[in-house]
This record gives sequence, structure tokens and C-alpha cells, in this order.
Amino acid sequence: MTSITANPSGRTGTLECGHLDTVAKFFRALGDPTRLGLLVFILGAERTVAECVAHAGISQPRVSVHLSCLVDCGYVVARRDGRKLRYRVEDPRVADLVVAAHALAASNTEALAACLVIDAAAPGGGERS
Amino acid sequence: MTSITANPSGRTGTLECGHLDTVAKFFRALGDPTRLGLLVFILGAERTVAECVAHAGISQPRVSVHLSCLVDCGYVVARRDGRKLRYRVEDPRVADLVVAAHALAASNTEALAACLVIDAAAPGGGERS
DNA sequence: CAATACTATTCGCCTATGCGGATAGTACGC
DNA sequence: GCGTACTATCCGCATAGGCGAATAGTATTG
Repeated sequence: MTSITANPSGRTGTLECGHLDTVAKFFRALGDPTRLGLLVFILGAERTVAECVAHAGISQPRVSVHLSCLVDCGYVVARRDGRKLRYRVEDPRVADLVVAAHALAASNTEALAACLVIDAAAPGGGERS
Repeated sequence: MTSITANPSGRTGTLECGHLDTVAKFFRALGDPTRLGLLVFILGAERTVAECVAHAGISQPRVSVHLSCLVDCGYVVARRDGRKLRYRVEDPRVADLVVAAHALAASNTEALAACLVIDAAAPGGGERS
């Protein structure tokens, strides 16, 4: 029984083996700079896809895919407003998670940069010409 | 100025654009089921590489790489004990982060499973024959 | 219902990165 | 200093998944 006990919010958390894949997938969603950037952008305020496209600087289809991913993973929710879809973060724990990760990462920036197992550059390559 | 304000621990966190890559990389480290499993394993108690190998069920060289990654990212620290190296988690915030993510992921397991942008299966393929 | 404005899907391409297997260090015990 | 136990690095391979471009929906307005 793999279980860790920590009480950041007064509860005891238990990590079962079966959930490992799911949680890893969850983390993976934020492992892409573009998606993380979008999430933070949406954390700031409710945004339409068009606004996200302008912010992210990549093609609209790509942004659409990233937003779908964030929705599926439960980070954001979509709401139709006239012709537009507006995305926003509902669960306050999302902001907490991002802030917590940022704080941890900040206290270890140098070593992180040295980690070669994971490339700091945007994953997925692309950038054809 | 991309900044989010959340006070999980009474502090205000600010995410600057320049840190996006770093934080994404940080998340990415936990985006692999094997690494996440190892981290949780080490969260339970201080472990040697050999123990981790037995736990992870993959080759020792692979485990070694994963552990280096976790060290670089600041999740765990290594300590030499005779011939062995013992890895452990020092920063309590690591457990908090993992527990928080687990809680969030748990409340959205179904949708997560439906997310096709990120494959739930172990990333990196391998599994040659 | 037709036109239009937004958003989502499909496709081929390319890189990051996980895996095993072979090999190279490294630190202790003797 | 040599052998041994532990751990880390190098290699080629295979796949996840990011990207742009083209295309296909889907609501809303008239």
C-alpha cells in the first residue's frame, strides 16, 4: 500500500498504484509550456479562444486542442456566450496547485535548468522552418 | 504581467512569463508514471537505487536516470551511505504538491481518461518486443 | 435558410524522451 | 591496489505528442 500522508488542507491523502497513470497524466497536462501558459492566462480571467490564440501566439486549432485538454483534465470549464466560448477556472485548488509548483520550482531553478533528462525547450518540436 | 493570486499558505504567488518553461519542466518531471511512482515510493521512506529498481520494475540504468531527474528538479536529495546512495524527500511541500494534484485528479478521473491529447499509457513507448 | 463568425478535427512532419542492453565509473572491503 | 557491489552514462529504437495547414463543424444573426 503506497500511501503518503500530508495535511496541507487538513486531509490525509492516499496514493494508490492504480491512480499513478492518471495523476501522471494530470501533471503532464501542465508539462507543456503552452498549456501552462494558457492555464495561467485563464486563471487571470475568463477568456475566449480568440483571446487565448492572441496570447499563446500559435495557430487557433492548436489552442483549441490545448483548451480541450485543459477541460478534460478538469483545470478549466467552458461556457458559451453568444457565438463565443469562454473558458475559466472554477476550482480554486487549481490556482493553489500552480502557485505551489511555481514556488517549489523557483527554489530550484538552477538545478532544474541542469536537468538534461527533460529538455527545457518546448516539447514536441514542430518549428518546421 | 501574467500574475495569479492565490493564498494557499498565506502568500501571494506571481507567475512570470520567463518562468513558464521552468515550471512546465517541473511538472513534466512528474508527468511520467514511472518517475511519479518512484517519487511516491521515496516519499514513503528513504530508499536506495536498488530498492527503487525493485519497486519500479524497470532496468537499473533507467531508474538511475529517473532519480537523477528527480534530484535535479529538487524533488529528492541523495545521501551516500556506505556503498549505497539513499534518496529521500526533504521538502515537505513536495508531498503537499503530490497530494493536492492527486486530490484534484481524483475528482475528475472520468474526463481525464477521455482526454486523448495526452495518452494515459506510459509515455516514451519503449517495449520493443 | 444562407451567410458569417467561432471553434474543433484531420493530417503529415518532427523532436522529446522512455526503454533495454552494453558499458563505464566509483567507493569500500580486504 | 584489486576485486566487488552499486550506480551512472551511452546507444539505438520506438512512440507520444507538439506544430502548422487545410478542412470541417456549429451557433447566431438576418
